[in-house]
Amino acid sequence: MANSTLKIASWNINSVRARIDIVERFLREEAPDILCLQETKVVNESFPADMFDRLGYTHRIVNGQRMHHGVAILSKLPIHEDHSHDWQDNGEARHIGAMLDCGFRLENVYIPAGGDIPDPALNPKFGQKLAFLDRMTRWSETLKQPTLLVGDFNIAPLECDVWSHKQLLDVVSHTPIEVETLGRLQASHDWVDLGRRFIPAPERLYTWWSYRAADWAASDRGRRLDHMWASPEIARNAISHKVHEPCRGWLRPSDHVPLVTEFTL
DNA sequence: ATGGCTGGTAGAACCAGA
Repeated sequence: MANSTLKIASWNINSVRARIDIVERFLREEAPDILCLQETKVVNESFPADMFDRLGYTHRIVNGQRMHHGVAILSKLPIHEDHSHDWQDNGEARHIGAMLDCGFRLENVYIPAGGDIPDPALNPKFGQKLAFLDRMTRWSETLKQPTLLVGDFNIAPLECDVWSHKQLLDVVSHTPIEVETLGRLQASHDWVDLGRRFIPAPERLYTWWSYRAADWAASDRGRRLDHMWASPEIARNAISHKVHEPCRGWLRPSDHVPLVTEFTL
């Protein structure tokens, strides 16, 4: 259909059940056509579907597990051919993908955080994070369909993606090895970083603030961990992109905020 | 002052997040 638009949101919600009320508020205020969630922390049988049904998000695919991780796509529009990759090869629920009627694929991913120590020899989780990215790169370099890749990447690649480049160089999420590994993934499909397409470096842009700050907004020690990457042919159709920073200040917030991109079709 | 908190699950002097 000519001149129609498609609005897609992505949010690491840190438990969809604990935050069902602010998810509803976000959907009512922003009204995306599709919402991708990460860290749903719920098994599929217990996914809180009622609110999404009430608001018209009647199409959904969920890939959850007990306690941790978990991803979901909630949609007002039909979604098809759902599938999940296990890029860590350990059974964790960190990806779900779908085909949209407009002709492109939507891939929703929760890349591992990687633990505390940025050394695979001392910290297996860090090695698993790098291996996850390498497997994604193998997948990405053979991609043929136009694709939108969204989610919590758990890496802040640019200096202006963190509150202090110098102080975070040895902190997992901003180490040179992670940035290089993520760079290979980005190069493997010429992925367009929509965040930086619309808010170019060196402007400050964060999507996550620690719960531990006494005043997250005053200290503003944020990181840009969440991303939306588009195939070049899809990126050309992106007309707006927002990071919903005020959501960090809502009652009982997630430590991440939602990203929203609007496309013309 | 980058863990100062948070959620899930158990019922913990826990685990994981990033």
